Amino acid sequence: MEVREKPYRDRLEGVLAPAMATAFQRLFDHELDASKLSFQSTRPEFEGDVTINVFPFLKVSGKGPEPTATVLGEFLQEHLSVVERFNVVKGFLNLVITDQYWLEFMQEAASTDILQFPANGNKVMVEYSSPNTNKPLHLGHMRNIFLGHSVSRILESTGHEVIRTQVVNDRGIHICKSMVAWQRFGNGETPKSSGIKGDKLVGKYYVEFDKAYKREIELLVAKGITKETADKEAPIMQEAQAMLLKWEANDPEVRTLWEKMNGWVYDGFNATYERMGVAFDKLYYESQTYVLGKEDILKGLEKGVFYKKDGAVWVDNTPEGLDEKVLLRSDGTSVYMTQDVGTAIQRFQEFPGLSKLIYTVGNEQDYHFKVLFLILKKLGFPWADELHHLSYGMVDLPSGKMKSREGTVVDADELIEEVVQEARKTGEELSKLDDFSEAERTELFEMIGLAALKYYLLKVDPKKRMLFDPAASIDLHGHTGPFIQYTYARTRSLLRKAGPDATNSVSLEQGNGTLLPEERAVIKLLHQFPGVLDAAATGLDPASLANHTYELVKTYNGFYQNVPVLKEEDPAKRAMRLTLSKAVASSTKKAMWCLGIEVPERM
RNA sequence: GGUCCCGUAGCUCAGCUGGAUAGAGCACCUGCCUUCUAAGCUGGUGGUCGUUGGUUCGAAUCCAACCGGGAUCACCA
Repeated sequence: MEVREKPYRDRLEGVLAPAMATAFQRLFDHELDASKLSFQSTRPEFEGDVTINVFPFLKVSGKGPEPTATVLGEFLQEHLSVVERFNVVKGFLNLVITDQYWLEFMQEAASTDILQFPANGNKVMVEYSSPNTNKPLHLGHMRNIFLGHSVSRILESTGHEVIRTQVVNDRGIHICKSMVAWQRFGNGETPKSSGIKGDKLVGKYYVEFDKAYKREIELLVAKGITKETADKEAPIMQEAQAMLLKWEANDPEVRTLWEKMNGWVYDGFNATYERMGVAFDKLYYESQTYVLGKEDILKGLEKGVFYKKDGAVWVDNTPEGLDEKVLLRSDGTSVYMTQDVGTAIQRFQEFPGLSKLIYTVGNEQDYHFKVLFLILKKLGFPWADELHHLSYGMVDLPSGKMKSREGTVVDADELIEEVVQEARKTGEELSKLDDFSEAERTELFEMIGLAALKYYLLKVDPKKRMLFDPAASIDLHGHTGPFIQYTYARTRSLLRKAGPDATNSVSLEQGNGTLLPEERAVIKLLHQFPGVLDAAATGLDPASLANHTYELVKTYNGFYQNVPVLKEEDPAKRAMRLTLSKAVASSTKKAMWCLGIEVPERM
C-alpha cells in the first residue's frame, strides 16, 4: 500500500490502513484493495471510536462477516498499540482506541496549531467581490465576499500563498447612467455636501436615471411612438450612450467626472469592506482590462483554434457538448468573453508560478466559465486545468428573488447595522458587561453581529441556492456564529481563572478507562478537524468547516455543563480538562479565523 | 427545445467517495441558574429522504425515466 499523500487527512487512518494491508497479506494472502477500505466514526450506540466495514472483503477472506471482522480485529489489537480492544457487530469492526492516544493528541492540539499546515509552495489567486460601481453592495455581494474571503483563509491555513483580488467593473453604460443623472439632477451634490456615503449617492443617481428614463418613455409612447422605439430614443438614454462613446474617446470632461464619481464609490466600498473585515492584495479595473484578449484571440485564429464566419471570430465548442460562441464581433470589437480570456493570460504572466486561479462568481455564470476555461485550454495554456469557478447559489428573500430594479435588494451596510444593533440589544439585556467601557462594548457588539451574519451565510453549502431569513440571520442562539463565540469565551474564562500554569501538570500516564465519554467525544472531534480543513480546502467549501466547528463547540458545551473543570479536586484531571479546553479554544479560534470571524475573550 | 443545478421534519439546513435505528437549528411541549458565563444544558413531539423503476449483501447517497422548482443557451455585460 502506498504512503498516504495527505498526512493531515486522518492520522489514525494513517496507522490503521497500513496495518490492514499487512493483515490482508498475512491472514488472507491477498493485496488489500485500498479503495474498498473505509473508516467511519463509530456510532454512539456502540462501543468504539473507529469502525471498519468488512462487507467488501468477504470474498477475499472466504469467511462470513463476523469471523472476518474478528480475525482482523485480533490482528490489529495484537500489532497496534493504539488499539485497546475491539468488538464486532455484524460486518462492523469497532475499534476502541487507547486513552493514551487521545490524550497525546489532545496535548498536541493544545500546544500547537493543528489547523495550520506547512507551506507547500503553491501560489493561488482568489478573485471575489467584483462589484459594479453604480450601486452599493448588497446581500448577494455579501455571500460572495464572505465566501471568497473564507476560501482565501482556508487555503492559507492549508499552506498556500494566496493573492486576493477583485475586478472592479468601473466602466460601461451603467456608470454613465449615474453620471448623466447626476449632471441633470445633482446640483453639484457630493458625499460631503449631502452627508450621504459615496456609493449610496452614486446609487441614488442610478435610480434617478431609471425614473427619468421611464418618464421619458411614457411621454414618447403617449405621442404614439412604439415602446421599442421609445426605449432607444429616450433622450436621457441617448445621452448616456453618447457619454460612453466620449468616455471611450478619452474625453477629458467625461473622464474627470467619471473619476470623481468612481472615487466616491470606492470610498463607500472601502468603508463597507473595512467593517466587514475583508481586504484585497491586488485590484483590477475593467477600464484597464477590457482591451485585453483581442490579440490572444487573433493568435488563436492564426493557429486554427478559432474560425471566421460573417466577419466575426468564433470558437466551436460543439464537440464538447457546448455551443459556438463569438469572440470578436465582425467590427473587430471585443465581447465580455474576450477580456476574460485576456485577463486570465495577463494574470499568469504577472504572477509567475501561480498555480491556481479561483473565480468566486454566482452560478448564473456557470456556462460562461465552462466556455472560458475551455477556450484557454484550446489555446494551449498548461494552467487551464488549474482554473476554478467557485460557483455559489443565489440568495433568495422570503418575498422571492432579489431584484435591484424593484428595490427588493438588502443593502449591505444596513444589514450589518441591523445585526450589530441586535447584538447590542441582547448584550445589554444580559448585563454581563458592567465593567466594559462603551468603546469595548461597541467593539464586542460589532464582533458578535458580524459573526451572526457571516456564519449565517457561510454555513450553507456554497453551491446551493439559499434563503435569507432576516430573523434567523440576526439570531444569536442555536446553530449560529455567536453561539460559537460564546463557547470560546467560556473556555477563555476557565483558562483565565485557572492561571497560566494550570495545564502544565497534565499527565499522559493515566490508566486507560479514565477518559470520560464527554471528554473523549470532544477530543475525537478535534482529531477530525485537520481532515475537515483539508477537505474544505480541496472542495473550496467553508460550510463543512463551519459545521464541524459548530459540532465541536456543541459537544464541548455538553462536557462543560456535565463535567467539573475548575472545581475538580484531582489535580491531574483538572489539568487535563483545562488542556482540553485550551485545545478547543485555539482550534475554535483558528477555525473561525478561517471563516473570517473574530472571537471575543468575554461576552 | 438543448445543457446544467436543486427537491431530506411545519420552516431553514447537515448527511451524499453506497453501510448499523436518517441528524442539527428554529418553532412547539418539558425540566435545570445559592455551584466554572443559562447567548447554555436535559427530555419530548415531528420523516413515504419528490415519484417510479434499476444496480447490490445493502441506496437519502449510484444509474434511468418522470414530476416540481431554478439557472443558462446574444456579434449583452
